[in-house]
Amino acid sequence: MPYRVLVLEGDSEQRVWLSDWLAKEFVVDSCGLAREALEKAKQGKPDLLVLAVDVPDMPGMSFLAVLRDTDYGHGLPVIAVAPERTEEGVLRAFDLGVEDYLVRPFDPRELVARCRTVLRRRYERGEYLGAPLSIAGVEIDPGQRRCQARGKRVTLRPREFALLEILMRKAGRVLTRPYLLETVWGMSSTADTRAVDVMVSRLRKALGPEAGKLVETVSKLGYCFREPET
Amino acid sequence: MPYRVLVLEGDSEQRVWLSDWLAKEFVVDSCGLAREALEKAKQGKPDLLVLAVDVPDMPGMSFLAVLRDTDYGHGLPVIAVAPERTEEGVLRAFDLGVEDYLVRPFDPRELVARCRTVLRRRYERGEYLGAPLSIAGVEIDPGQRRCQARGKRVTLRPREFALLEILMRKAGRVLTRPYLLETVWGMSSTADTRAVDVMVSRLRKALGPEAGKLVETVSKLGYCFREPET
DNA sequence: CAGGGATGTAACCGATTTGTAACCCAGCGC
DNA sequence: GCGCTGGGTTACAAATCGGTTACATCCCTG
Repeated sequence: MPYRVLVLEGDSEQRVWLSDWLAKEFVVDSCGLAREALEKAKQGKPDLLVLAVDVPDMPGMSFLAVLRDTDYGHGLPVIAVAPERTEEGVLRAFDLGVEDYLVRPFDPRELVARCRTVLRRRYERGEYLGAPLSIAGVEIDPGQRRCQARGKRVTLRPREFALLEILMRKAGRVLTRPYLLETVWGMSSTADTRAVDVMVSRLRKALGPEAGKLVETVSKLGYCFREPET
Repeated sequence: MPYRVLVLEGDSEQRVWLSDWLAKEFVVDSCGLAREALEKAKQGKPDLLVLAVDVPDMPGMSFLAVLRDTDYGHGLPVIAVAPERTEEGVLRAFDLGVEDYLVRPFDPRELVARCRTVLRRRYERGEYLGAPLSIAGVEIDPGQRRCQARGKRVTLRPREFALLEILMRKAGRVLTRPYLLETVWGMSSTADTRAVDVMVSRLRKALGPEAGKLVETVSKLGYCFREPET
């Protein structure tokens, strides 16, 4: 399941160039304005943001500060691309939690490689698992294996919990059964893909009729934790 | 429906040789001048460009830069063929986003194989996970299985979605019924070609009267998602 | 080794999706 | 006008998909 990368870069030529390179390996969406990027970050659920610090409508670093203030931008890893290296800039960037920092001119393959690294570190070593998370009235705290739905305590069995956690961490995205099998059950699992259905059924029941609806079935594809329409 | 490959090669003997080999597997168009190639790339909507870097009227790499500047040239994958390997040339080529790089002399079957690889990677990667796409007010995000037409949410059934996605990805090009059957329904499908008509009908209905019009019937040929006037 | 919880599997059944056939209209050549 | 072809639309039936339950396992713990 390819990762989704969002590119924010004011210069359209550069934007196309970056996007083309990243598209060789990731699913890429791009835009040239900070406010578009906020919108797309919210709508598109990217896994990573590549941010040029010189964007027309807002300084890159201010943008980052704004992004960090939003709930969806909180956990989003960012790689910054700056026109030059300044002590202050680098410091500021790392302060705001960027994962990596590239200075122009750079080898595009290096960018792709760094994206790969950040994504792997973030999502494949399970490092992002563990932080408490709250979406649409459902809260989980993996550290304590606790879950609440609309304020009420819900007890989940281990597999139900792991399933819910993945669904919530990738909220809005459709996760296929094979993907869920691989991530929740582990690659060595021999379980049938129907096992996922059964577990989803149990999870829904445990969450109750209301919160259970958030776990949406996407016909012929898989499942998705979806917030209600706004 | 076979892939369409455009060959740009200055030397006419070489051009014929390349084209003949590629024609065993693809639909090939070829030309010997950069400006012809730009024209053909625009008109013919090829899926892949095989580019000899030594073209009479323009250095291959400059050509590539120009091509990347055009709207139809961004997404077009390119395989470069160079007379010799120079560090600088290779780097420059990859900078401009070529997918692959071959140095003469080479085995023509290798070229065909690489074309196949690039095309597969580019067009046949995961079925439902492509990047978001927005044309003429219709937006789809395969990763989230969402579709909007003129700002309004549209719910599509799996086949309808897959059909719309192909039509949009190849917007402006006429797709035949057999092609759609093969790509959307899958090779093993036994469905009748009329099934496509019915699905198109359902898709149009779902998109609504206005957006539905974008899916055009091309008599005796097939269907086409009309892109905005250029 | 018994008991209990967790979870995979199989079976059943209702819901959804989709192919087919039938009917209709429009365009066209005679 | 008539017959023919191509395509839109609809209704219906078949196939597929997915929810749920019951039951068999497996793995603990005691």
